[in-house]
Amino acid sequence: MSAEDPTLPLPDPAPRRAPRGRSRRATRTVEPAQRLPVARVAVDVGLAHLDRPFDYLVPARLDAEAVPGCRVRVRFGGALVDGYLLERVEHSDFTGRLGFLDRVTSAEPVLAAEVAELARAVADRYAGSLADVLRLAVPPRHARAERAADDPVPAGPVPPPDPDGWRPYPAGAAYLRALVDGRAPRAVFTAMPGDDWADRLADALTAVAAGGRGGLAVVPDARDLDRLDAALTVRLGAHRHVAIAASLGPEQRYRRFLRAARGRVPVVIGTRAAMFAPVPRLGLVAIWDDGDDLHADDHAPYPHAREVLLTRAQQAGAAALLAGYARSAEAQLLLATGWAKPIVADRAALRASAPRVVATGDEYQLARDPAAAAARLPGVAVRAARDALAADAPVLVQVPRRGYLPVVVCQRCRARTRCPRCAGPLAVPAAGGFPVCRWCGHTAGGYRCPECGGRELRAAVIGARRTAEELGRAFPGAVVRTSGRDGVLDRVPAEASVVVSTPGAEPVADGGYGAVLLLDSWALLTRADLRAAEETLRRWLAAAVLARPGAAGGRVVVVADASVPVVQALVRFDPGGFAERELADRRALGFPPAVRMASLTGTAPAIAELLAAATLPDGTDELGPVPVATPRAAPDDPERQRLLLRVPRAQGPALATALRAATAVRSARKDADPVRVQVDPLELL
DNA sequence: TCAATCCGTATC
DNA sequence: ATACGGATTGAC
Repeated sequence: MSAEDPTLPLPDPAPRRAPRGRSRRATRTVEPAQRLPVARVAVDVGLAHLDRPFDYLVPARLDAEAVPGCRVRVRFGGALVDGYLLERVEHSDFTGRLGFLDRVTSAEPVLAAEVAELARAVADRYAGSLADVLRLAVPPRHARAERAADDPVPAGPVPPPDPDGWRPYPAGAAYLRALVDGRAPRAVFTAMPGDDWADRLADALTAVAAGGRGGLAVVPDARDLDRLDAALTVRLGAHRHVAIAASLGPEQRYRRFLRAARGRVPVVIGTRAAMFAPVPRLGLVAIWDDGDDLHADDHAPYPHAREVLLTRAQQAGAAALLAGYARSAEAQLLLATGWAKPIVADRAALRASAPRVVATGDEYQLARDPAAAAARLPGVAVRAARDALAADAPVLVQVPRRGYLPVVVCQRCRARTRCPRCAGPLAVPAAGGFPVCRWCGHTAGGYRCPECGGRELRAAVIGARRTAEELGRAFPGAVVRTSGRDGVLDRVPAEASVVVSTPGAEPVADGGYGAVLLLDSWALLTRADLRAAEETLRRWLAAAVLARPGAAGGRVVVVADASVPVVQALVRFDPGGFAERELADRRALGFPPAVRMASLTGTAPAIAELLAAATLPDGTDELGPVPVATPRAAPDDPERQRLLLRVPRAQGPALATALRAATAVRSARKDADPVRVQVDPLELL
């Protein structure tokens, strides 16, 4: 085709300029806004090397709508892309020629300055891009929700909460007072058995609202959210808080997000979808059960709600509350560094409310009670359950879900195997042979158990199949209910019944359970996860706290070896002591959170290329790469590998910066072969 | 010597 | 993605 082709409607003598002609003309006729004519825009493109603001001119006609935090559309490179207007400024440092904003999608300021700053920090910490984080932070726009009228806003001040529920916790009342007074206390709160956590969290949120500030709380799942919602409604009524969850439809989700963004409610609660929610005059961030892995987002860059909220507290000068019946190693680290203070029940109150916990070996009543044997219930457990049923109290039976990964344990003492080189877990290849480290690939020939010196290894038993019918036969005449994946029960009445539940689905019993049985502990304890012990105690405690006090007959029976530290922690009801020990162990072994880790997943050449482009901090430990199992590997798919990087905590930011820079180099070069970068990967197999 | 085309790179 | 600039190539 030639330019002289008469069929082409291109009379322009300079065809090279034709594509620019429209904006060129616009430049001449469109006037920039008089005041603050430059808009700094975060464009929604996923490329790492474009992860910075770009400057545009605001046309005078868009002056009023182009407010900081609004959604805009701009010409970027060839295409029109979405973006957020970060700020309006007088001058641009850009030496080239500025383009104009194409349009303001909506004048609604959906990206508060506080949230933009938070999102930037989270992107930096996780070696991800701002655009990726903003996709998590701001829900998709829904025009109808934007037009809809706001719900009523109740007038008048919020009265401070009744501190009575905090009486067992010596530091509790002072914490609430500090929240009312506008201070920023930071605490790790360990709730005691029998206490209702939702009431305590609602107290704290009410306190901060009473002081004229906003509060934000994140819980693991929808059921927890309902409980917190109910506790808040009792204290604040129905219109001073919103609950945000990803499971809401797009319209409801955006509507509630807008209520928060418009400053109509002082309190926002939600699942992790709410961790970036805008809260006016943020005074408190709270998280319930931070050890639950539902708090880790599954979209890049995979931020964890605890880390996001702590960053937020730091940046906003807000109070922080990490609450749980258990205590994570990360929470313990905050106490160890003095960043947060503990709020725990005094020993007397704890003794009065805790059930009696006994550990029992897995010897069964074989001859006398075949039904109990079929259900693999030890005699102690059967007696505790029958006593409870006789007292017309419900019995809770916690059984692990099936499907945990098999790991290799010592045949003699059942201790988990540890790689002699990097202390990672060992696995036996499907083809057989020597065990191989799942982290660094080291082949551990001639393995000796570090606990007992044993040389024989065995694959650990995976969550045994157990059915409600089996338990039903063991307790003839009792009603047997189940609560789990399909069909979660919320509450059960105070009457004789057996409730079989998987971890996380335990119903609350009116008046408490007479007995709680924790079965198949090996399936939990031998999980191929360095957090297996912490996770086990977290799940056991979640069930055990639902039992009646020991003085009222409450019994917890855990089928496990009483000499194992995690079992002792349960028997003594001592999550704090366990967390201290766990953190010490992780320091000794070089595990998170004592160190910072990052995983790189991709093909071997892509990983090598990323590493070559990265200037890693001095002393970075490289573990691997090792092949990683892909769930559905196509036949022509190149094998994926995983490399772990380990640095001291202080080098964490430097590691993230280095990985981000290396990703930027790769994305600028258009290296298609992707490498997934995950900082603090949850699964360290 | 000029213009059409290719390739690498920046994208306000 | 796509538009631009500089390098490259090929025809006169």
